[in-house]
Amino acid sequence: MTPAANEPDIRTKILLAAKTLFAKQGFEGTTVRQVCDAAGANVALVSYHFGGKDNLFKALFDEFFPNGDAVEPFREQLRRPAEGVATMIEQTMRYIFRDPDISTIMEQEIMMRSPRISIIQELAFPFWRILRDLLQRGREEGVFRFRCLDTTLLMVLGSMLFHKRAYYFQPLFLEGRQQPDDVIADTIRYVYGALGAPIPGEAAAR
Amino acid sequence: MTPAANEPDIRTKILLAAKTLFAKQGFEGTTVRQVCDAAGANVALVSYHFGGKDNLFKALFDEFFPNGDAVEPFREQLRRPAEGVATMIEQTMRYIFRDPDISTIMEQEIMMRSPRISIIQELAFPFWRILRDLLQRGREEGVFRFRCLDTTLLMVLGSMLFHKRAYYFQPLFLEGRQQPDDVIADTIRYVYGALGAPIPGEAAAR
DNA sequence: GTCTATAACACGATAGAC
DNA sequence: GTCTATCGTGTTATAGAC
Repeated sequence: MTPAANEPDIRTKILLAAKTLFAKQGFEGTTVRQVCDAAGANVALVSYHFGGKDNLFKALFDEFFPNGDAVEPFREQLRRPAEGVATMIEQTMRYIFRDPDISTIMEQEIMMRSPRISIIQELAFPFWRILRDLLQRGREEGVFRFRCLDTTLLMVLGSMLFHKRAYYFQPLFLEGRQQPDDVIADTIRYVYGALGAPIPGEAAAR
Repeated sequence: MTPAANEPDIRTKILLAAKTLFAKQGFEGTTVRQVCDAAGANVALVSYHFGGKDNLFKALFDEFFPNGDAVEPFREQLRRPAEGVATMIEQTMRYIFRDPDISTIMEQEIMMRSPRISIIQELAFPFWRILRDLLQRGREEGVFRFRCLDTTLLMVLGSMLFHKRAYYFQPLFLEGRQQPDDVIADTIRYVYGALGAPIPGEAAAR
């Protein structure tokens, strides 16, 4: 009650603090106390509002992970493989640049083979299934060239998701920090080159 | 004393158990007790032989991570970018397929932003520096085509290292399990396509 | 809804016997 | 070198007061 101006309620504050801290330290590396301290909440409130640390994790994804109709505005481009793959790369990377924490947590949980991956698979697979089908149809239509669909799907995902490790490879870099738009453009070029396809909106039509 | 036949000594047994368990559950997700149970050793021996859990981690890499002269047999190929990048991809992936645990642990630590990454950087960077320099020289010599060296290095690494997540994406796969040699060949084709370079030992010369 | 206080347990490390 | 027993700390979860 009396929701003080724009102040989010304590439940939301806990979720936001958990998002930040899990991304920074991992789920297991973060204690309920740390989350509550950061949220300015009492330790007992995680149990009260979510029913324990594990359910807090679940609630985090229910709250912040984009649902299926995030791709609705791009329905048209996603019908044709030649544009669709570029659209998937662009929109996915834009989402990650905009709010990196959720995808960081997902990658951590995957690498840790955590018991929580099924939660993640259920939410993420609908998107990757779109990408997979675009690759497959693109090959059938002669737009893309590759031998193995599964291996290629992994490499395309690797090409676009490995940027999360930039902080680690930093000491190896020779150029300055890159702008998100440039990284996205470079990624689309890279992947389309790898698939043996012309870059959409270039050369041919202009 | 009396090193019973081919039985490794207890120190080595602890290291091997740690390698397996850290890869499966992460460093923080694995307890010293679990490691010692798996090694058939007493809990106190980690402190005695290594001086604590953190030093066990360090010892693990001193013992199992390949040192600089692992690339010595390939000195000749590594002089020319057009062959060198393929050699780096092939040898790195062969190592990972042969003994995946160490590289799994490395990727986990990187994703977790653990305080142990400096140990890993020190060991891994010499290899990635070779790859980076090959990409740079390849571009100068007109063999490779790309805009940003740093972004490209990340994408090449992503293309070859993302396979570790195959278990997670399994439910999305349409084809059966791929042979390591096929995956390596596909990766080299993919990367060379992305770099706008002809695949080494194909078309032109045959 | 929110708090304090505490239960119940697991962790890494080690002292000291053998 | 290897063991047992234990210390000190930190964890999640919750009972019960407000």
